[in-house]
Parts: sequence; structure tokens; C-alpha cells
Amino acid sequence: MAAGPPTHTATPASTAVFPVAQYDLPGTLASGQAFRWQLTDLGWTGVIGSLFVRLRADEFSIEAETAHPVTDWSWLRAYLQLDLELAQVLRTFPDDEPMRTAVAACRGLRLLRQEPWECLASFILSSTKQIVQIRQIVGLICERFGEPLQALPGHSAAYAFPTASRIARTTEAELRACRMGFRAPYLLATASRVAGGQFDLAGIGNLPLAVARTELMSLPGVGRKIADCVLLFAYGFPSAFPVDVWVMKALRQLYFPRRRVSMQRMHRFAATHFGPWGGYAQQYLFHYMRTHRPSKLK
DNA sequence: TACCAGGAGAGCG
DNA sequence: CGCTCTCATGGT
Repeated sequence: MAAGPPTHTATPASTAVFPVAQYDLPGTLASGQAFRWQLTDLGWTGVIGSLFVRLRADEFSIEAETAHPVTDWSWLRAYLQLDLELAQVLRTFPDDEPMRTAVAACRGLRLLRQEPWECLASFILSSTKQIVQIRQIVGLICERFGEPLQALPGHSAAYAFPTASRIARTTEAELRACRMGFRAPYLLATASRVAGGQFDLAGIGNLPLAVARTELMSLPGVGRKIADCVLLFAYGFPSAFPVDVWVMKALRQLYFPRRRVSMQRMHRFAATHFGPWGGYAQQYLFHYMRTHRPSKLK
């Protein structure tokens, strides 16, 4: 099964190559910040906005292909955050043993810049779910409620992430049929508020971090952790520091090995200890714990 | 089989 | 406040 050269019957596709340094594309796409990327034998495939995208990477570049003509690739540069100087970010991390270990173990790990609604909805579905299950649920709602898209030859059908108004027009039963359980009423209610214009997702990015967080937490099914994920992964607030069970265990184990620390104190510690790019540091700790010491939890 | 998962919200003391 | 319980489902 090969991609094959473009034929006269196919929609003209586009290809672009971006030089990169210190960019671990597979690690980044699989690190639990986005849930739609899949590794196929032709590369990593996913959907950004309403475009099917295939990515391939080597040490020095990322090659992107779309099923439709593209001349302006700025949307992809933004999604992959290609203009970020990773070295300058790493330099702001605290110079301590846990951080050095995590950075060494996750060379080239990056943060993506995702579309706010997709990010918000995905993380509402993430609560107390393993990443594989989140991917499955997200896949189901895309198949059932997302707009069909043209994929590149050799790839299975692709769908856009369903809009808030489309989700708002579903029923709780339809959503539960996507295996999301008790998260269904949360997603439905939040989609209704966004689609109905009672909540301004587009304006969140212009607010100060604390205000933006409070706003997001007013949505059904959105607490501190999910709000921080959206602030970090979609709006790019670099100091937003999501604390989930993995990060909590990492912080306890690495920084407070023999002391009981509450969630609130941990947030205070994180805010002061990890600096202006704390969110980035958090992703290194999260990914390090998940990929390098899964058995050392507890 | 038992335990746990990128939690949130309600109820309680 | 801060703690505990429940919620639904499937992976390991």
C-alpha cells in the first residue's frame, strides 16, 4: 500500500517541508495533549481544522501533506509552534535533578497550539479516563457528528471535530452511545452555552490568566485541571500548570518524597517553582512519568 | 479479578 | 473551607 503519485482524478494535494531542530514529533503527537493523531505506515495522520494532514519527520525536518491545495501554511506553523525556540524555554526551567532528568528523557517534546473548542471538548471527555479511551471517545464523536473530509489516498475516512453547535443538537443518549458515560451531560451543556453565544470562547485568550481560568471553570464539567489544560494547550498561557494524578504523583515523589502535600499547596509550589514556562515543564514531568517510570507510581 | 484512569460536583462535618 | 463519595466505562 503506497501513497502513489498524484493522479488526474485526485484533488491536487500539497506538500511542504519545514526545517526543525530539537522537535520530537512522534513524542509530541502521542503525549496526551491532542487525541486524534494516528501512526500509520505512511506517517502520522490527523485533522487540523477542516484539513486532513499527514506528517512525517526526521531529525532535521517535518514534512506535511494535505489532501487539498495549500499555499499559506501559517496555520500549521502555529499548530506545531514551529517558531518557538525550545532552548530558550528549557533555559527557564528550575535547575534541579527531577527537571534535568525529565528534560533529558524527553528531548524535543513540544506543546501544540490547538483549536479552543476541540481542546475544551476533548478534555471534558478526559476526566478519569486513560488516554487510549479518550482517543476512542473522541474518535467516535468525530465519526458520528463531524463533517466528512477528504483524506489522502491510502488512508481511511477522515472527519472534522464536531462543532459546538452540532454537539448542542445531539441528545445525551447519543453522546452516551459514544461511551463517554457521566461526561455526556457536561459536554452537552457546555456545547449549548458555547453554541448559544452565552460563552465567548474566542475572547478567553485576551483575558489575564486568572480571569480566563475562572471563566472556563464556570462551564459544566470544567474544573481547575481541565481549565488549565485548555489554557495551556489551546490558548498558550505558558504558566498554566495542569495537575492531574500523574503530575501530582510526580511532584510528590520528586519534590516531597516524605510529606503529605495538598492539591492547593501543590498548585502554589508549581506556580512559584517552575517559572514563566511552568506549563511546558509540567508536560515534561507528565511525559517522563508516563513513558519512563510507569511502574514507579503509587 | 481488582484496581485505576490527564476530574468534577455535590454533600457533609 | 477541606474531605469523601459518586458518576460510566474499559484497560491493564
